[in-house]
Amino acid sequence: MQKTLADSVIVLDFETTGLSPQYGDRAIEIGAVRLEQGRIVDRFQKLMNPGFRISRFIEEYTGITNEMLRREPPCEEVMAEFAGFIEGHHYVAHNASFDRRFLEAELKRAKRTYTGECCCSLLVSRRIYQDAPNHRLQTLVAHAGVARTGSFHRALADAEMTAYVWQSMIERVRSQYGVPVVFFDQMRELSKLSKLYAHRYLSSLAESHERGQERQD
DNA sequence: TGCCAGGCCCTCTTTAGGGCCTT
Repeated sequence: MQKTLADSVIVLDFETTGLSPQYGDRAIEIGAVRLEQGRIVDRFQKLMNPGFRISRFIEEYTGITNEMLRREPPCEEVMAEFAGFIEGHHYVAHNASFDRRFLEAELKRAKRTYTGECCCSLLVSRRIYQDAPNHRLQTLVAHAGVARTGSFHRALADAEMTAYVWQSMIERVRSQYGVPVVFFDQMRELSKLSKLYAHRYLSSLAESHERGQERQD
C-alpha cells in the first residue's frame, strides 16, 4: 500500500456483545466513515444479528435491543460487505486493539481478508492532548471542541466523532509543530512513543520539513 | 444467567501492580 495521508483513512467503530471475541462475543453494529483530505466522503453503518440474545447490559449501554436485531442479517453477511468498504485503506479506531480483535474475528468468520494497518486514536490523544482530563472518546469530543453527531455508544456516531477528534489532532500537529503534511505512518509512530519522545519526534518532523524547504529554495 | 480480555502506561517500577480504555 502506498504512503497514506493521515487525513485519508477509514475511521471505524464496533458495538459488540462484550469485550472478547475469544470468549464468544460478536459484533452487533459496525459504523465507519471514509476521510479524504480531512472530509467525510462516505459512510457505512449496519446492524447485524449475532445469532443469540444480547444481554440487558448491552441493550442499555448501546440502545440496541434484541428486537432491533431480530430481523437483521447475520454478521458474516454484513462483514463481507464491509470488507469491500475498508479494502485498500488503513483505518483508525478509538482504543484500536479492541476493534482490531473484532474486525479480524468477524472477517475470518466471513472468509474475507484485510491487509491494511490500524492506528489508535486513544494512544495518539495521550500524546497530543496530554492536558485532557481523561482520554475517553466522550471527553475528547468536548476537549477538542468538535461536533457531537449523535448518541455515544452507537457505531456510526462514535466513528464520526472519532474522525473529528482524529482530524483535530492532525490540525494540532500542523499548527503547533509546523508540520504541513502529516502521514498515517507518522501518526502510528507517534502513538508508540513515550510522551517525552513524542514531543521530540513532532519537533523533528517540523525540522525535516524545514530542511526540505531549504533544499527546494 | 453471569462471567470473560488485552494492551498501554504510570509509579511508591523493572523479580509488579493497578488504572485506563474499549463493549
